[in-house]
Amino acid sequence: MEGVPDGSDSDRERLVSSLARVGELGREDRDAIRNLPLVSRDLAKGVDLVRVGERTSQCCFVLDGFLCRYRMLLDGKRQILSLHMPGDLPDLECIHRDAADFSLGTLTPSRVGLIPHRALVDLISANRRIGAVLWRYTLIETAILREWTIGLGRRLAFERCAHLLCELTARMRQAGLATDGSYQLPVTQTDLGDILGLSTIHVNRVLRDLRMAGLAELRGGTVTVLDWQGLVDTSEFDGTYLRLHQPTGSRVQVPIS
Amino acid sequence: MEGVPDGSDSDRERLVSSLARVGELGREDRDAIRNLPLVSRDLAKGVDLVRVGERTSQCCFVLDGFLCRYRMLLDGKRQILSLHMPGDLPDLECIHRDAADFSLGTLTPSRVGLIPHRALVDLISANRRIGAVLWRYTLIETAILREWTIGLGRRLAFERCAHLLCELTARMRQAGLATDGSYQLPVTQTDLGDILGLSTIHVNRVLRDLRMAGLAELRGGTVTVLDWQGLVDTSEFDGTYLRLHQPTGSRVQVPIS
DNA sequence: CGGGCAATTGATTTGAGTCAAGATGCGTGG
DNA sequence: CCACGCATCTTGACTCAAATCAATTGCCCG
Repeated sequence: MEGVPDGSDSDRERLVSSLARVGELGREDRDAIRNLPLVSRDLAKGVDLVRVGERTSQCCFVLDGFLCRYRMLLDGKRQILSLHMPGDLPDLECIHRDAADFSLGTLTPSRVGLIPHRALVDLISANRRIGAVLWRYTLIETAILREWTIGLGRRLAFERCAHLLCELTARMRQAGLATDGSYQLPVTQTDLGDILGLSTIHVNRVLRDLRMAGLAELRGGTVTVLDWQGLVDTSEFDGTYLRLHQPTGSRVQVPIS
Repeated sequence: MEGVPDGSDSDRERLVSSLARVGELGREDRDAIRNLPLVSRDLAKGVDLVRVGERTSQCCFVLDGFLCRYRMLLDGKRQILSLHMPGDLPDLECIHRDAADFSLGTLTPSRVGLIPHRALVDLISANRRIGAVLWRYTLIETAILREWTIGLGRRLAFERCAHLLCELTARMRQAGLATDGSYQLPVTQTDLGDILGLSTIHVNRVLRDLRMAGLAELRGGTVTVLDWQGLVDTSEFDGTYLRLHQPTGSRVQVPIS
């Protein structure tokens, strides 16, 4: 996790493959993406990249670590609005904004690549297909947010937490960060509470219950899925929302083992 | 609310002005929007235009009435994910989807204009500015969803309900459907519960409390804002999220009286 | 006039928050 | 190498916001 002044080729390649997951890209499209200016930067835990009300001039591409969008209320309560892992573009939509209505910060030490808005806007103008892919990217994020909203409104803590674990497992596998049902998720129970709309203490109990039920385990920053089908059933998880298009020949769900 | 076989000129004009609220449009842009094929249709209350998993071939533009996106859970619980009033494009993002991850239905008798996806996709390809405006449109909807998410996760029922009333008041005024602090909102308390993640009974009590507190009143399908500043204060409402751009010379908030 | 949906109110239950107190682990500095 | 301090995790006891259960009222419409 050393500082690299400007993005390496492998960083650019990850951006290409992240976007290729969202829509079909031709050779020229890939090259155009590879040519985007990208400066990599190391960030400590708890650092904000965007703050409510601010205007930014560059977008961030996650290379390592976990970030989240969030909002604080006046009484100190925090609601996390999205969770971002390597391969994500957490503030893409800021190219269309005067002032952010959320903050974006790191939950763990992270490495990000920064891309100037200008370069993205130009690329979108020049390349209709990439424009559509980026639009779709923002729509997938909205679909994820919708699932969180449904959970917060209508699911019990246990199911809600199971659903989040399903989603994260599917996303981590998609991103190539989990090959079996086990992966790193080095966030605190307080962070999880702020995602799930629960108190830290209740998150702790729910995680214990999930472990007792033999569904999943989160210990020392590692998630272990013990019973994928059980998790899916208790949370009514259907991973379709994580993709807008089925790439030819692939099936919807991301099954385990 | 009579059936009109194909959209009248005034219907098209409303589409133009809805989109003009999102971003700057030139004369040719407006004309291109006016030339979109638009068929108007009357719908009864409780009719679905889109159902989870379905693929649609046209987008809907609300001309009259209220619609919502929602999802049902297996145990019969419903979460409403957005509320749409005349001037809204509730399923615009479906042009990018194989299968909807939400249903879209009417909450009241409604009139909508239907526009084929094909026509929209062609328009977006042909006109970059309109493409950007439509993308932005979807981002504003996401910003609204984020506010709902924050409320569901971290606000008490009373504040959450006050926040919704602030938002709806601002949106209705923006849409020209409320000139003072009073407007039609002919939805049931059960619908409100499914928006706010509350039981019908609790919605009833919260509305009573808002009335007792002298903040707002909802009776017979009419909202009356009694104390705008009070509502804003109790719900920490900041209407910035309802616009991505400040049209030159306009101020953020939508004040009352 | 009666049926049905929506709104209302009271009594009771419950899921989750809050308060309080340890336990566990870990990085830093002496 | 150990001790201290801090953050995180864990568990138990109690409280509270909101759900559920039960009943009543009001209202629109055929």
